[in-house]
Amino acid sequence: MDSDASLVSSRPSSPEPDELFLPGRNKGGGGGGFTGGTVSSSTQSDSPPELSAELRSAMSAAGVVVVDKLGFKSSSSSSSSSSSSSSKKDKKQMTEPELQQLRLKINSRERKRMHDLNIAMDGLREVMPYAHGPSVRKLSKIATLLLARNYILMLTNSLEEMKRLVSEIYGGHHAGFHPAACPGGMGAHSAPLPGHPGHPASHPVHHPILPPAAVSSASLPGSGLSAVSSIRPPHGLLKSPSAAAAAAAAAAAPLGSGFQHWGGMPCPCSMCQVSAPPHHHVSGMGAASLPRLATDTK
DNA sequence: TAGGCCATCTGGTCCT
DNA sequence: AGGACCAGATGGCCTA
Repeated sequence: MDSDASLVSSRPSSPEPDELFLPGRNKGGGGGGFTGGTVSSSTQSDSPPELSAELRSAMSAAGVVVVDKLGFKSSSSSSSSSSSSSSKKDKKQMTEPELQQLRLKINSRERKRMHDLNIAMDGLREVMPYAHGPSVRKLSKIATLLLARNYILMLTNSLEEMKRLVSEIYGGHHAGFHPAACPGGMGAHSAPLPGHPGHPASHPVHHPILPPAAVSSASLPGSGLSAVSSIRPPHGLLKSPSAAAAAAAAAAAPLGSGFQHWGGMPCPCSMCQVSAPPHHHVSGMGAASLPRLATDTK
């Protein structure tokens, strides 16, 4: 909650347009095929490059790595202009350099947008329970999203389980159990989440670690994920066996050893027996306190 | 070499 | 009108 949003919005690394075109741009990202923005974009191979030397120099001055063609479709699109918006009419009237400047501006915005999106994705990866390490390939975007989703589901189930246990421990005299030691206000809403499958009244003891098959499948219509894969990302989405093992392990036991206390039984450990803001379990799942998974090949 | 993943470009659409 | 968002296309890099 802390950083992501602000991180994204105020991210200093949000590349300035100038930087964006600098060759040495650190891509960091795995693939990062973009080596220096030269982007020999054959995408626009439609039209031959006809940048004037003047334009090139202007673009270079703007920090732009002048690519062969950027003029291209400005003409084609304008000529096609089936949906002739006013802006397009304006574009018709724009000179080629102006069009190119506009195109560069739009491209820059799009790059920045995607860059911010990737930053957010990295932030998500950071808090995901899988082995982070130099030798462990980071999760792909799709794997990150799937794992995050399942992780949230599992945490939700765990929370429900915990609340149920707490209510059992404290007897029926106060179903609402709302200890002062519950900073997170976890007891604030004693009722289960709306529509949550883990309703205390109906749900059997579902192991928070094991795939909550019925739960997840019931609550995730159309997910297309099997019971197991509802917890872990499909192996096919993992980039390497090590990453797959790490992520699978993370998904299977994302909470570390401590979380195994939750096999549906009261936890005997001192931490849990203290009237116990279970909160420490939950909050302890953050990336910071998450134990590096055993597979942390470091 | 094929397939997966990614970054980028681009045009279209929607929103403010 | 300008910006954000989205999806398609394309090419590069990496791994099995």
